[in-house]
Amino acid sequence: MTEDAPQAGRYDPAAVEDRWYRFWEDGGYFHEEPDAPGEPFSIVIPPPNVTGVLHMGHALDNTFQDLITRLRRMQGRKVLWLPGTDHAGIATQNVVERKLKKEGMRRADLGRERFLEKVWEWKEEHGSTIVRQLRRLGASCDWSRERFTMDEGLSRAVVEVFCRLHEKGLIYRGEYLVNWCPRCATALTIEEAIHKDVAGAMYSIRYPVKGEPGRHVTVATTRPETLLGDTAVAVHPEDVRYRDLVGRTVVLPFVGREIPVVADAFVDRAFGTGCLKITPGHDPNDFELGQRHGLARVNVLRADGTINENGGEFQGLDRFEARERVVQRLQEEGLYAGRQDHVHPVAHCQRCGTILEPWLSTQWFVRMKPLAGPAMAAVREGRVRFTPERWEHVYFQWMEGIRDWCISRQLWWGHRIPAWHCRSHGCGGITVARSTPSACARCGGGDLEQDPDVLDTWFSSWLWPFSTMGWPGDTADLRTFYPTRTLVTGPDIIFFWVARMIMAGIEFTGQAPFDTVYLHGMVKDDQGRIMSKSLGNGIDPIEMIERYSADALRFSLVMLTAEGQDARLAVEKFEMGRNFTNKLWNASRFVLGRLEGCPGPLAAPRPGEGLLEEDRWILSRLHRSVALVTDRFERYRFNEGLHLLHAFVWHDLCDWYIEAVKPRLAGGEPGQARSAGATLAHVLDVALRLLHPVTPFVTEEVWQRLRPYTGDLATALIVAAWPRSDAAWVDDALETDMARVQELIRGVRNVRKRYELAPGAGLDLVVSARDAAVARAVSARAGLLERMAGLARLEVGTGLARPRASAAIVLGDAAGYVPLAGVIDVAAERRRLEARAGEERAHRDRIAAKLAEPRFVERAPAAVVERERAGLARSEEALASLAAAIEELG
RNA sequence: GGGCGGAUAGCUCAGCCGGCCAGAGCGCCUGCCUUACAAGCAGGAGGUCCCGGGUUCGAGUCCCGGUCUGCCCA
Repeated sequence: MTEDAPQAGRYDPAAVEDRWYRFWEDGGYFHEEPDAPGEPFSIVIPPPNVTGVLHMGHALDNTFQDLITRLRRMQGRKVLWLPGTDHAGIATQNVVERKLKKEGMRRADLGRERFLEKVWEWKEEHGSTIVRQLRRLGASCDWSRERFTMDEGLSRAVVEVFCRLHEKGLIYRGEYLVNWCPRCATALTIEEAIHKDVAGAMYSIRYPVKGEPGRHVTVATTRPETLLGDTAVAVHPEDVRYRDLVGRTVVLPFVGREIPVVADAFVDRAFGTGCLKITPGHDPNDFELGQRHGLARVNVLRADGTINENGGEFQGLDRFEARERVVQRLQEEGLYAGRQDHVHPVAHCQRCGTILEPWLSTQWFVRMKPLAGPAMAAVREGRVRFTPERWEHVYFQWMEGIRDWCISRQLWWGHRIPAWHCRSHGCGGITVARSTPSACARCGGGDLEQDPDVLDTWFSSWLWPFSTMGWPGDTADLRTFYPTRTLVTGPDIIFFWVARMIMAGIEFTGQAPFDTVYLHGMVKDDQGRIMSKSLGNGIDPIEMIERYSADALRFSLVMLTAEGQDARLAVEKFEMGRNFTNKLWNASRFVLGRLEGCPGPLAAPRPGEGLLEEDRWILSRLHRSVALVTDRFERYRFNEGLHLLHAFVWHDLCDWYIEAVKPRLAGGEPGQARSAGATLAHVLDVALRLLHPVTPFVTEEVWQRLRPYTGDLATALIVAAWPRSDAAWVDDALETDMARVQELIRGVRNVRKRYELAPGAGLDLVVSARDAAVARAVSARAGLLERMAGLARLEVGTGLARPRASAAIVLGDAAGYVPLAGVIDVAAERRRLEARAGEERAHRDRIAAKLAEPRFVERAPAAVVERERAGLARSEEALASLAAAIEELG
């Protein structure tokens, strides 16, 4: 490798990542035609907001999607990962409005059309930020199919769906209490209302009873200002304290309205005074109670949160000013009965954090119950599976209590509701149509005006898996790639998105839109708090890419996130990925350096073709890893799979195999050098394939350099074949033999360290094996043992005596002795051996006790009993060796 | 109030169907710039698997009851 980074030995990702991404994208590797061969495998991206910038949650979500996508592509599937963005009604409108504000304008100044032009301009200019950032992450999306929820095609799907639901009678319009954001000036769904505990107060207020001067009822409320809209006071029907009041009237302060006292079992007698003020226009419970009792609804707020004309002397005040002012005036009137501190949940706007108001207004709704039934059945019957499974409960719980969906938003940016109001006098007809109607459906009049509202952004997102593929048209993409297979997202949008997509998929296409929902954890900071802009505790993934590389970011995220568990991150965590990619880079440099000048492609190693023990060992480890890693990845246990890969590459390959073959490559016998080279090339090639879904860039870079030696016909790793595990290579006995030698090497190194002998000092080692087979297995690896343990002399046999004044390495079926005449500290060595013997005895006794228990031998599976017996034998031998060693110390 | 997670080494966390003396990364201690890699190599220390019961031949793992902690829903 000649063009290494300035500092040899350091991987320089910046030079590599952009280049390979362009290569893949320009080379069409992310794109598949519907009629291409192979079984389809498709994923749709959870579309990020156009206003968005990539945060760590996106990085995690898209890393998993890319991992799955690349895995399936290598497995020969016809893969589509469909990307795109979401128009994000409120968020985007807010962004553009803020920009206008800086220019001294409001959207009303521009008018609807010009404002929308501005939003589109903004979108064209800034909307691609996150899309560019996804490329930097390495996302192998098919950008030629990129979609936006406001595209013409998707908009057609939205209109079609609205009309179909309307035709089925599932859409209605009416006056209801909605969650209203006074700042955004729009209705929201209950899911967009975030409940947070707020330190407030419980105020007690006296209402004079009509016709009984001096008598009052006392009500308690956290919101005194709403008394302006009270239309009743309620008590529990069995509450003896107030029985005589039911049916009487009380007089509302300030407004003077006379309101009835009603009896309703909803009232909690034990709470407060047991008298409840009823404000059907401003409280959801009161709204329902009002319906039961036929109470009037009085709205006292304007859309901006100030008191309206129904508020009498308080008209024009902001709702919070009005609260203080009402309390003050109650005191003056002698109707105030005190306050107590009270912490209670208050709904806030998901987008802007403003405290929401339950507010009476006319909105459009979708009846959800009829859609929920089949969607629940799909999950119940296993046609859609959640991973981890526990989220199914959350899904069912929400679906069972599903409420009608308020889909209208008082915004300009979004899909305009395809409904037209008749302006003919007295008609009031509403015409819902796929295209602008020429006549009112009720009166035939031609004076129509389209409803000013737009649809909830999720009303387009819930169609995403099929609207992006051309629905309602009948397209090749739809026929090939729908339904998709796996949906990867966070559990926070099960309600908003996942459940609604399942409902829409079944309702409009007859099929659930995916068969698996993989829900990963949420990204937290090092103190376990969700990363958020307001806390300022976010870690910018792009910054991590710049500092450590996209591969490092991806590697660390996958490594740290167990299935469905939240990930606690800190900047230093990404060093893990950086270190690993660097290790892989350096191992590759070594391999490529040794292959240099090697003629032609090297055939992959075949059994029996001049392979040495160590070659067969690494191949056994390799094939074992292929099977395990494939299994873990396919079962969404990504971190387990990656841990296995990490251990294989770092420990088996780098620490042992590469070290083992160095002398062969450095100038050994040519045939042996060649077999070592071929094995190295093959093992590295397979490891790169396995790692590619996680760290696509560094693996592609190395693989391309390795290709001349492996002779692979694929043009790029991204489309190279996923490895297959061949069980014929997996050899347990061989691995056991190797493990024994590794133990001996570690043992000798440990002796060297304990006696502070020079690293280079050659030591003698006598290995006394249990039997001839074990002795042969050690002898077969004598070279490795001598070199890696730094031995001057090695003697292997059975029943060999322990040399005088030597340190002992006690294994189950062999013992190693390192003579240390003149160096050994007999007392220290005895202490060490006795401690070791103590542990070994405890272990032996545990097993012996178990085996002495007849019920264990009877009831435990034979394999377990057998394992215990073998363990006992090993332990007994070790104890005997230890006893002998101690004895011989004198 | 209901539901769901989590509690295992100094830190962050793995540990699937119960079965070999409980693991990883980071950090810590010791020694090494050994020609792929100091972002590294080699050796090492470090654990009441939250507590209390139970089931089982056998429990970090299953069941019951607590404690602490986080999230979702009302």
